[in-house]
Amino acid sequence: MEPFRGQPLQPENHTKQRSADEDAPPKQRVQDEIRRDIIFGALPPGTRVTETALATKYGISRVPVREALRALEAEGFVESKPYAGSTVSKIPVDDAEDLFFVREALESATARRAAHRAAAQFGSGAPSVEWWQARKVLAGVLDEGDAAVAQNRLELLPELNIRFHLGVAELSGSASLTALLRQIAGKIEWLYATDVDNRGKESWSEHRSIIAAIDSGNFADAEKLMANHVHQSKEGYLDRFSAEEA
Amino acid sequence: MEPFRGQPLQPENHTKQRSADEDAPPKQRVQDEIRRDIIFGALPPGTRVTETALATKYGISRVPVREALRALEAEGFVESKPYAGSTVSKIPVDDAEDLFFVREALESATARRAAHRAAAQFGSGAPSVEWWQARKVLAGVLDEGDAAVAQNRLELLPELNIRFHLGVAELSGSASLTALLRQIAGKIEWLYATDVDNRGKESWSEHRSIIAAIDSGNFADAEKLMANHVHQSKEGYLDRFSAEEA
DNA sequence: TGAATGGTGATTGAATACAATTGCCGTCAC
DNA sequence: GTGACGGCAATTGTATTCAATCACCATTCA
Repeated sequence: MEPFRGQPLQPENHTKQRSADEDAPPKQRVQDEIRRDIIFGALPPGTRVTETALATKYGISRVPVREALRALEAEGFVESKPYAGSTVSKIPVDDAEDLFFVREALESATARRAAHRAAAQFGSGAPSVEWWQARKVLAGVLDEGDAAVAQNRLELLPELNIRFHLGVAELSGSASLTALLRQIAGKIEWLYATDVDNRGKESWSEHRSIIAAIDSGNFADAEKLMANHVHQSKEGYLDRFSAEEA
Repeated sequence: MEPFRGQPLQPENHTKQRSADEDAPPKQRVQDEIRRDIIFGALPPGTRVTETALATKYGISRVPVREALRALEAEGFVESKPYAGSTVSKIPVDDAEDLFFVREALESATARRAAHRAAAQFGSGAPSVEWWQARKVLAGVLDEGDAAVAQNRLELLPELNIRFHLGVAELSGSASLTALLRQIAGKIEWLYATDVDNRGKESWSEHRSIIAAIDSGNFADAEKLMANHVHQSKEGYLDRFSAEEA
């Protein structure tokens, strides 16, 4: 359910943000690790993943491994058959177009709502605590991403990208939209990781303008900018993929 | 992951379609049972569900119960905190509007795609086996639903409704859309169950025209009809809910 | 009197042990 | 030579047991 541990509400410990989370619960640890391996290609699609192998690899029992695999199955990263084991899912290039379509619809609505909510926050006296916290986290993500771009560490962008978009969802205040976006966030990151060298920098630069529109309560612009942002990602990905075919 | 057992590919055994699935794997059994209890109100939101209680209730061990709870958590029916247990989620009336919004976007695209695919099936010689099977299942669902309406057994409609819409998704041939729709299908059914007495009959009658548009390959109509269908559901639900408030 | 603190029961998290199912491989009959 | 049948190994599904954590409540001290 929760793709990313770390404390999004306490932005003070930015240093060890993503260094394997030594002390996290075993189940969460293996789940994150396996997902990471899948997203970044260490576990190619079709790979057979057995519980015992993972259990011995991480030095834990099979039970937490099972739960991790089940969670990953719900996220769409692995597929399981009863008594037959689990395999890494086929990378969703075939229905990437669908994924982007849904994402465009989801995120446009999210951005619009976030802008509305931002206007309401500032309109009626002081902003709520939760809104302010979410906004603060988002600011941190933006800074981190800019730093990553400046240092040319593009491998950090996939996760930051997800955190940005989930942050906007938080800002929208809609639990439903956040949950749905979180559902497809994993696969988005999967696609993004294969395309980050191509459009990563340009894509990231668009984020600030989206936030600016949201902050100013300009919901029409926010919706439009977000739609365009996702649309560009889609085009870029599809172009790259069809080019790769040839 | 798979909310509905039963053999959707073998429409011959319609009789015991949903009579608790005696011989199903325990995990699946409790998962379906708990979800059902939540949807139909036997387990009201906020209810605390402990693993031991469920284990003794169903006469099995805690492990399958755990997995069932985790799966239901992924579906959004229960919420869990580490070492603190699980509780039934608040019924998503607050973000019902979001849910319907996303659903409208998803299902419009699904219907459009299904119509496109139907035209392609008939255009190029014989339809594929899988398409034909999916279409056949859908026909069965439509008949079952009509029978349920005729016999005034409206309690059967929530599940049939989900099976109809998932059937259309299957017809669209997009695994991505199907998976996403399946994700929100549970909550949709949850809402639907509270509104079935109000709009169940009328809603069901609209299904045939949608299928007709899909069959004839009229993708514009299919999309429009589906969008309208979902929109009507939304309006009906929101009206009823706001009326209930007063 | 109020708040901090320690203990205790309940509940989940994880590990180990056992049962059930599957797929494969060798063998054998035809 | 080819097909089917039977046994075996590998793997998952389930049960049982133990450890870690948390919430609640009584107690105690300022």
